Amino acid sequence: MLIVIVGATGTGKSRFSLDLGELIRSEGRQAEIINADAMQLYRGMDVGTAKLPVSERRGIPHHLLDVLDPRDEASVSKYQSGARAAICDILDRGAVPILVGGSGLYVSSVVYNFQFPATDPVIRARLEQELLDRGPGLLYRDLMAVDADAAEAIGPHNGRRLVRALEVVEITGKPFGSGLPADSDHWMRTTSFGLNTTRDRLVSRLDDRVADMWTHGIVEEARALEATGLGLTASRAIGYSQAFGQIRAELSEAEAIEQTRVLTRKYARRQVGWFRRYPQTTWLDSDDPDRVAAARQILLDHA
RNA sequence: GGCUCUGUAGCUCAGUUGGUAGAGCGUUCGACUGAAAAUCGAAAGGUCACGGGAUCGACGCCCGUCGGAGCCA
Repeated sequence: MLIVIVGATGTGKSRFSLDLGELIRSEGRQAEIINADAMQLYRGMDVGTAKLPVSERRGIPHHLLDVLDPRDEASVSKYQSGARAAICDILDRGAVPILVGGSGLYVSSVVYNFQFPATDPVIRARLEQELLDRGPGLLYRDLMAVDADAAEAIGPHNGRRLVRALEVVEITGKPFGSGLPADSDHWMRTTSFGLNTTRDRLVSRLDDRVADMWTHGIVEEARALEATGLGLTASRAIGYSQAFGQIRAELSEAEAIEQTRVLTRKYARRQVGWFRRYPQTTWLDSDDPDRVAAARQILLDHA
């Protein structure tokens, strides 16, 4: 069985996963953690992603951290197969896999039977150029002609998703589909936990966390990343993008911090929204001291 | 003390010759299938500082009060 821990950034997923891992170990089995956080895949992006240092992992093996060079583009599809391989491996060793992360699409890609159609760099590049030249409205019309459901679901302004839908239709010759499947089948038996707090508590925690990123050296880390170069995905990471602005003197430190706070709050909201629809998830309060005991009971019931 | 400018949504501000208000950001909600810390949609917020006056009718004009900013003494 797979254990999944989700929740917005700053709700204490990492700590909770370690607590749960120790609990499992104390009962005679080994637990291993699989990261489901897109930005924590990147090497050298530590303070801005709140990546757990090895010294704080309490001896619990972690997978899929630091597996990408910041110059590489992340890919959900590759992540999906990598994470699933790691999970199967852990189960083969008789250990308990715990998938922990805040990237909704990444978690869903592993937990549910998502099947990603292929991508084609040539077609993609052509469509992206068309988006620049002709604007999203005309791509929307194109998509309307070949896949009205998808066009309607995506809308005439969302250039990025219009490009992908057109790409998929062109590659597969089949409709892209109008959205996530309503009845998503689980990939394997799963027990999932979500961590929650009130918005007020979360916001103040996130504000503090962003301030800590600056005192703990995100700017220095960003400078090092810039020296080696980095790709589109990594360069847009919240906090790093603002640190780059500060390095280039486009933002003052106070502005960089404030902008990062705003983006972090928005991001956290999207995460809450994404995970809110997960069915059969047990929601635990981040600050509840008994949350590990509560989780243990659920796991026993599901065993 | 005198002169000038100013007070409109949580914030920064628009508001054409008077016909009871808009934007951006924030907030809340939603979508999301190979970049997802991405990309996009929707909604809720305002006795237009306060009091009076002229007008059929005032955020807009006149008078006063209170609060900001600047300049001159």
